[in-house]
Amino acid sequence: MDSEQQNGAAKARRGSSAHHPRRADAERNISAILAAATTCFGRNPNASMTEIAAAAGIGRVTLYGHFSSREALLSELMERALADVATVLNATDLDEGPADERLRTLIRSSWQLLDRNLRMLHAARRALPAEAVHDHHVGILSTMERLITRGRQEGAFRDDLPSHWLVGTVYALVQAAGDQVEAGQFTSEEALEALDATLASALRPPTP
Amino acid sequence: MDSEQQNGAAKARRGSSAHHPRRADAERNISAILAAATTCFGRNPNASMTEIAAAAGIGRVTLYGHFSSREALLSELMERALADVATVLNATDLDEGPADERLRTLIRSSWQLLDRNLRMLHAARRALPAEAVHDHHVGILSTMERLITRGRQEGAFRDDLPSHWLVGTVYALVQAAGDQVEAGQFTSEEALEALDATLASALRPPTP
DNA sequence: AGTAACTCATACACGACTGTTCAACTTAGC
DNA sequence: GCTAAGTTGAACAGTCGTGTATGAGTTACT
Repeated sequence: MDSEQQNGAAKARRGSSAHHPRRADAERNISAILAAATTCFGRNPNASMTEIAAAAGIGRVTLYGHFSSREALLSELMERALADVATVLNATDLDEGPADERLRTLIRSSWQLLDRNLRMLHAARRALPAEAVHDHHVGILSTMERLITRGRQEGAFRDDLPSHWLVGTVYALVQAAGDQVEAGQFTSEEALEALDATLASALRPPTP
Repeated sequence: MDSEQQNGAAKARRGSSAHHPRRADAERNISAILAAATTCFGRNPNASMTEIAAAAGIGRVTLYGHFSSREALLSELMERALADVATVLNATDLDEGPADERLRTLIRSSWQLLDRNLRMLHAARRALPAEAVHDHHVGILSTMERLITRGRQEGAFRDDLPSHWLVGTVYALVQAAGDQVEAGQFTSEEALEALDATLASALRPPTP
C-alpha cells in the first residue's frame, strides 16, 4: 500500500519506456495482488497462485497477465519490500551521532515495515535462487554492518564477538518479535519495546 | 544415530508388544531413513519422500513400508529429537543452584543436539497439525519457562520483559547460531561461545 | 536349508500446481 | 460511443508429489 507505481514494475513493460502508461484498473489490480501476496506468503510460504489470485479478488489469468510466473511475483515483492527499507535507511544519517542511538531509531522507524514483511521475505528467500536473494540484500546488510562496525569502534557495541554475529542477532530478534506479534503474545508496540530493550542489552559491551 | 531402537517406533508394530522384534537390516534401514530425513528436511522443509529415500540409499517403497506417510515420518522425527532434548533437560537438576548458571550449562549440554536438529524441527513444525506440534513441545517449553521464571525471582534474569519473550529470545538466538554455523561463518564451537555470551547479556537484568 | 521378513523396480490412480491458449465480455479513456 | 486495454472462466498439457499394489528377488534368522 506504500510504494505502488514507480519501482521496478515498469521493467515488465515492453521495450522502450513510454509505450503505454497502464490503465487505472490494471494499476489497481496490481496493488491488490501485491497486498494479497504479501499476506498470503506471510501465512504460508507455499501459497499457490490460485490462492493469491482469489485473495486479491481477481482471476488467475489476470494474475499471470501481470506477473509472468510465481518467481517473478516473489522477486517483485522482495524488491519492493527491501526498497522501502532502504528508503528508511537512507533517510537517516547513519554516520552521525552515537551508533547505538542510530540503530535504535533505525529499528524504531522501520519496525512497522519489518513487522509487515518479514514472513513474506522469508518465503521469498526460500523460493528464489540464492544469488538473486543475495543481490537484493547486499545493500541493506552492508549498511547494517557498516553501522555496527562504527559502533564497535566507538565502544557503543561489544567488541568480543564478530560483527556478522551481531548482525545476525539483530535479524533473529526482529524475526522473533514479529513471530510473537503474529502469535498474539505481543501487540506490535509491546514487541518493539521488548526488541529495543533486548537489543540494547545484547549489543552493549559486556561488563563482567 | 543416537536413540534408535526403543523410542516411539515400536508403536508401529501391530497389536501387542512382543510380536516380532524386527530384523537387523530393517533396523539398519530405519536408522538410515531417520538420519537422511533429518538432514534433508534441514536443507529443505519441502523435501519429498523420493528425495529422502534416495538420500537414505533405499527404495521409495521400503520407506513407505516403515513410515506409512510423510506426516508419520515427520512426527516420528520430531518425537525423537524432542525426546533427546528432554533427556538432557531431565538429566540436570534444574531447580538447584543459580538459574543463569543452570541455563548456561543447559544450553552447552544440548547445543550439539539443537544445532543438528533445529532446522528439521522447523520443517516439522510447519508440516504437522498445530495441536500435534504443541503436544510434542509442551514438556520442554514449560520446563524452560519454569527455569526462566525462577531465575527472574532470584534476580538472575531481567524482570522488565515478559517471560515468553525471554523464551523466544533464547529460541531465536539458538536458531541464529545454528544458521551461522550452516552458513560457514562460525564453527560449532565459536557459535556456542557467541550464543552463550549474547544470551548472558540479553537475559541479565539491565543496568541503566 | 528353509522360511519368513524384507527390499526393490515398475507401474498405477489421484490430486495439486504451473503456465498457456482462447474467445467472449467489461471497462477505461479520449 | 468507439476502441484498445484489460478481465474472465474454461479448458488443456505438463510436471511433481503422494500413496498403493504387485511380483519377483534378497537377506536375515533358526
